[in-house]
Amino acid sequence: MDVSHLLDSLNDAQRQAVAAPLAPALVLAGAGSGKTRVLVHRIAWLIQVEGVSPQGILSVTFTNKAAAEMRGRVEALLRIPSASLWIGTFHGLAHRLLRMHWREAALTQTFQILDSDDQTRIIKKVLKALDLDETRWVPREIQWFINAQKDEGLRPKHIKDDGDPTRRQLIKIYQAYEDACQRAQVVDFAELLLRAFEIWRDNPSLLAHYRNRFRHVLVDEFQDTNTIQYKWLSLLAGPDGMPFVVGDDDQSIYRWRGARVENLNQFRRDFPGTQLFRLEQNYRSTGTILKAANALIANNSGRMGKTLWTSGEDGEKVRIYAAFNERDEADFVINRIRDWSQRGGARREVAILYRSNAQSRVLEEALLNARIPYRVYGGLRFFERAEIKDALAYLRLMSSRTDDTSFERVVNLPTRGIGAKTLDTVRAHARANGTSLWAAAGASIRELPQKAAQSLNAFLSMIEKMQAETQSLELHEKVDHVVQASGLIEHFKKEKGERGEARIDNLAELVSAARGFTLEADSELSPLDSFLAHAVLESGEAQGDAWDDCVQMMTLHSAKGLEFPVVFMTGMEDGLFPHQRSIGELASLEEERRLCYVGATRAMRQLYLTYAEQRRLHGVDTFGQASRFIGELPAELLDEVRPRVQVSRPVYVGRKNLEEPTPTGMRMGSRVRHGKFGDGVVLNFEGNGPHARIQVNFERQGTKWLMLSYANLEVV
DNA sequence: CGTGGGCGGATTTTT
DNA sequence: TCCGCCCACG
Repeated sequence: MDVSHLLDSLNDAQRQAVAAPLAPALVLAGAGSGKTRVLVHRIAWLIQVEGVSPQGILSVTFTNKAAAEMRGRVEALLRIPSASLWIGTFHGLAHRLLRMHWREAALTQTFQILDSDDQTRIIKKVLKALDLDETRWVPREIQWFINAQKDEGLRPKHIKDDGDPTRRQLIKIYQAYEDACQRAQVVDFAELLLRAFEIWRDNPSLLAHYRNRFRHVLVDEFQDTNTIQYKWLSLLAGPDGMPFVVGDDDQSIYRWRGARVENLNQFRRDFPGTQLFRLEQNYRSTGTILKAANALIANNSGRMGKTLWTSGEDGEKVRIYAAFNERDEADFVINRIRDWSQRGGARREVAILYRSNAQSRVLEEALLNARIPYRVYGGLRFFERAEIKDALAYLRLMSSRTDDTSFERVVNLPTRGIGAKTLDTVRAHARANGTSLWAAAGASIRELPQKAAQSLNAFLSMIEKMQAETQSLELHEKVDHVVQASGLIEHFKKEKGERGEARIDNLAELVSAARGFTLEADSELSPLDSFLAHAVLESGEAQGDAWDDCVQMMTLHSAKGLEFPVVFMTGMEDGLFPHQRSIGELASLEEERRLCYVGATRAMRQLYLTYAEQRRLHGVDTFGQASRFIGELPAELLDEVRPRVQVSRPVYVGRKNLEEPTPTGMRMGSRVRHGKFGDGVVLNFEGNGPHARIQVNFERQGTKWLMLSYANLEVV
């Protein structure tokens, strides 16, 4: 068979990976080196050359977007419908398994999925039930703890408290949370993975079935896998498996949420004879950008090693701009965007990246002022909006009466006279009898005062009635009916201002989302249940006109996987990026460096790094120094735009730059040197004459107040 | 039951 | 500075 179409368009390294023998393979794929291409072609290779049946292939990604892209490209290349392949996210695939094997998973068929917001609510409820103080036991921290345990594959019974009472309490809360979820038949994101793992681990015949079926497992972004994902994969592959995994240790930026970059090495140990491929030729960026990125990442330890190169031009130098403050920084960015537009560039080709979301505001204001359209990525997504979740809660309750979270959410929304007191009775009843709130509500009617009983009864029968009335309706008609009959529309109409209108628009949008929803072919679920799962698992891109010609704004994290002709990395100051909280520990500092590497390698033609010497942060002015990452870039690749003479010049961190000291030239923001504490930046003055004190933020020692007359500072 | 003011906290994010 | 959350009041 002629397979040239699978290999012709590939470079040598890519070709070797695609056509690798059937054995475990690890592809180290640098940024912009065509890793998705390799994955897609490998799938085609397996089917067309190795004769593997499409049903035998499982391809896993992290995001729905990546899964969709993979699916699209496989279809385009193979010219067959991709429905017979299992392509999906870890969570999506785990969910699919649990739906098929809900009995083995000890679930009811109508179990529902929790998003993290729902999860917080349940935790708060559990804390209340345990009579714990929320200031001592912070729900968000508990949530973090529970998810971290699940990500590691640990159930409460597996965790040792080591005699630590705090830990013991956490474990107790975890257990109580588990019980609450099981009672309500709801499953959080981490639980999807853990339970999918457990049903395989505990059912040898089931595992054997899937091992036999999915002989070919492919994984994208392997460096982002956490422990349970890795365990799930290795269990499926088995000792004789031949997973094909693609990843880049230099782009591992999710350690903080459980990703284990060590899984790359673990993989090589667990699958002896793993073939290793390196994709180092980059098709995205100029030579200069790649050299800068390579130099930066070379400062990290323990890398698997990889150097990006391009056959293309060196291109322009990396531009560094030292702004006076954050407004100046924004102005600079805007001027450069104007230049780009004037030369015929599209706005959508420009990305402004920042470390944390809070930084976007100043930039947005400036863009607004300059009348440059922009789009901010990240933020509330469609299915996460409160009004959408309200409507979904009604639908979920119709589908699963045990879903306590949904019950609590809408039992009194819009208000229908079911107050805290009534609910307390119901909750107590539920707890005493170990039933759902729904069941408890029905059972506690007799104990309630007449008025409350009436209201509660009305609610129960409304749900029953809605279900009966919509039974034979199409999905979107169902949704429409519920939105109306629940009183939500009326309720939001009363809300003043544009806010209420926007909510009603969103509810209308939900109806059309339901209309446009297509059921997966082999789904075992009813259209409604399928839609509900879809709403949680694929909560939808932030609404926005993706195709308008907008400047793209996002955090460095969300830029991963994307590329832009022009990239601005803003806020390149120590303390901001690398973030203050990551500076102390080597491992987290190195993760910040990888994040910087990810940011830089997004740029195709022009890369700008900007920082502000003075920045208003949380309402206070701070004086920062250029990010150490700028100092790690080779000077010959940089072009310093409009260097400022009067203020600091800390561009090349670590470079000795001795000038004649000018003791009188000190002011806020000046760079100074102390005989013992080293270099720093002046933050503040206090008093005068012999009592004058000066506050200096030293690079190594942190912030200190010094007596000006003794400090013997020299201006650098 | 709904709202306004006071208070504390303020990476990064997907599912 | 600003946002979100909690509690106290109408």
